[in-house]
Amino acid sequence: MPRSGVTVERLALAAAELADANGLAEVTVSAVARLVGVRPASVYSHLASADVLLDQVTLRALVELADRLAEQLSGRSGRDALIAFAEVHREYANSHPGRWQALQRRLGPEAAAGSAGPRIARSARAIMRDYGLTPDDETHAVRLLGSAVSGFIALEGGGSFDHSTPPASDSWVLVLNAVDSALRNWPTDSADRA
Amino acid sequence: MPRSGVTVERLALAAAELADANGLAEVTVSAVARLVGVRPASVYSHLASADVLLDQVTLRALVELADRLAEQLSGRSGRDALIAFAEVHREYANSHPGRWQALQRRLGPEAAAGSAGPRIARSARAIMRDYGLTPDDETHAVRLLGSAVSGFIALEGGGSFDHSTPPASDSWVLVLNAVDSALRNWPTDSADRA
DNA sequence: GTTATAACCTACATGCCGTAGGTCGATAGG
DNA sequence: CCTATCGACCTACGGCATGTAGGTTATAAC
Repeated sequence: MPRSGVTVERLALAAAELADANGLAEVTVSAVARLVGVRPASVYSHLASADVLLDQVTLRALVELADRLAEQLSGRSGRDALIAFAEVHREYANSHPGRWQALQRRLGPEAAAGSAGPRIARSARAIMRDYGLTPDDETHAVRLLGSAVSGFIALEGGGSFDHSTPPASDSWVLVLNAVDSALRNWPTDSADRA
Repeated sequence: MPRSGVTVERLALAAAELADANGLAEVTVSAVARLVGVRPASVYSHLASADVLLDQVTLRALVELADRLAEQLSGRSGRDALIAFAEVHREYANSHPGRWQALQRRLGPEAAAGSAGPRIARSARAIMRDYGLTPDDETHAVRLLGSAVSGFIALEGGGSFDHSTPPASDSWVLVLNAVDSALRNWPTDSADRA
């Protein structure tokens, strides 16, 4: 059935590369069509809308991130695993800025459910097993780690650290140590949590 | 000279309200012109471009945030100040989602320098004085706090916490406690920081 | 070969940004 | 009071993006 071989796969890949090269805002149906060598209208034979095109970038990024996490976390535990988790995120954001931007998009419920997002969440939760927390505290801990990591990456990428003196990477190390330390000394007494 | 009373001020306010009501993506020159009762072309008598219009929203948000911080931080210190800093951010993000989105935009160097951003940075740094850190460590601490707060708010607003059981607000308390605890037990020995 | 399907096309409606150039009201100086 | 100026506002337009309608053609199945 195909005539020139344009597939959703190729469109999504072109969109992801365009995003990394020029920023997510430049990912348009027109630009992707140009890149693939097809008229904009033809793209709609494969994708319902421009929004779905961006969703494809997000979904790809989720899979890539989940894969890298699975690879780097295998065989690591505790603090090593925590640091690997964070490094994978930061490295991915720096080497694929457009895809990282796409990860900040909100997916619809159906798309989110079928995505690699839950796989990432499971990776994060697995790290917490070594810290000996209750199930609820594991959730809190995942949220703490996620907040610190994604917040740091967002601020660093936004240039917030560019005009103060210690290099951002120094702070990165300290932030991760602080999170690890918080998990090792997690408050068990309810009075400590007030 | 004015004929119907459109000013940069009114345009910026309309843009900010549109952002909070419909999201930052709906803030266009056309929409703001409609809201103010003027043709799109007339907006360009007051603002150079659509980008500058969005900058106005960002600048307004920075001022509002800096004002709220100054108000809530006065008279507080240590842990109280840290929690107030975080609460002001979270409350602002929840009550003004479009303005909060605008805060994630990157301003040009000239606009950034003249903004209320440095005022916010000074507020954050002032909190750290009570923790007895070196100047460099104060910077690291500001970055830790900023990462945790902005990361948590981003994930919460993005719905990342919607499908796990403990309420996000519970995690919020624990995250802030973890940051406070990290600052109180800040590593002074260089060996602890490896 | 004939036929169905789907990939691709042209053409177009709509909506945004931004520019060019004209109109008209408010104000200042004579 | 009268006029010149300035700038706020306008209409008209070009460019580019999204998305739809409807036609054409390559491929695959029979």
